Amino acid sequence: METGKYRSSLQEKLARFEQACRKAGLKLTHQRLAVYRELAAATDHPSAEMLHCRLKSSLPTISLDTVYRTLTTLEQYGLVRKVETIESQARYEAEMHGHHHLICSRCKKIIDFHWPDFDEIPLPEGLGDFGRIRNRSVVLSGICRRCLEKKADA
Amino acid sequence: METGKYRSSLQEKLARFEQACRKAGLKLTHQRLAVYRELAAATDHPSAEMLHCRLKSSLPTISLDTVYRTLTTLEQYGLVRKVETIESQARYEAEMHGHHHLICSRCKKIIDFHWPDFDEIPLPEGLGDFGRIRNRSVVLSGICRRCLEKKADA
DNA sequence: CTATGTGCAAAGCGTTTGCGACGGT
DNA sequence: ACCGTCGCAAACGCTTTGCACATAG
Repeated sequence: METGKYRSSLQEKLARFEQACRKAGLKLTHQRLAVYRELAAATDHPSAEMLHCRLKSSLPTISLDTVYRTLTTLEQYGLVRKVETIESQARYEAEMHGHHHLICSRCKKIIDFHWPDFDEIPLPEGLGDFGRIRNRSVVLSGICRRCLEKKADA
Repeated sequence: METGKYRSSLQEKLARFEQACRKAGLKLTHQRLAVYRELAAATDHPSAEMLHCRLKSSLPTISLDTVYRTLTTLEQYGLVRKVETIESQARYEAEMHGHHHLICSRCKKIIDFHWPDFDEIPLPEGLGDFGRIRNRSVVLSGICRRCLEKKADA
């Protein structure tokens, strides 16, 4: 997944993050920054546990609870997004722009993709009665190449 | 939500269900039939607990575990579908044809809708590299009218 | 009759919370 | 110095599992 183009740079994200925290009155703790940086740098939609695991090497005292709490907090402030999944473990991402997800039903890998053609088509009529629609996202599911190959082994 | 048209009749579904069970070597127990019938009759994507609650009146001895187990089994055989949600509680549906979901982020109500224009547009290029794509579904989220009105109270 | 499915109770897992200590601002 | 945040451990809610009994085929 290339940087640039759609994804903004890590520096930009961090800068925006710091600004947003200040504006929201959230303290800029080492832990929060670390959690955010790790998530912003990741492209694999890590879970709280995955993030905690990665963070321990650079910040050995950070606790899993803090990661949970931080993610929950950041999500409330719209700085981070929970990915729609039917898994028991929630998965997160720092990319907030409109994009969609392709999930391998076997290994649960999540791939981001953009789909401008979809973003443009109007919603079906009649949905306006529902109320206010905020977000539209596509979830594709299937089996990734790697898993298809593994299946051959079995 | 009208019966007919898109949704097939309850009888049809039940008939197909019995056939599928037989083919799969699944025993047709009262409980399984009841769980399936209740789910097929529902339009609100109930959770396991909701289903259990409704079933108790007609089948007072059925246990919550059985509902869980049945739903898991049926899902494995493709007779029932788990709805993509970020909630902690899984939600189910018996409708297996292509349709999409609109979720109220406040009250968690799920609305089905059809969107032929979407179903027709081709997937973005480059996704073919992923592997095999089985399912494409749209998840819209927003706030339903009822919740918007309630907000006025607060 | 035999293999599967059920009910019960207890464990499992991801996540949240209460509390005292710590550290930004 | 103060309030927000952290780490720890214990609680929580949804779901799964082990075991003995019941039941469909």
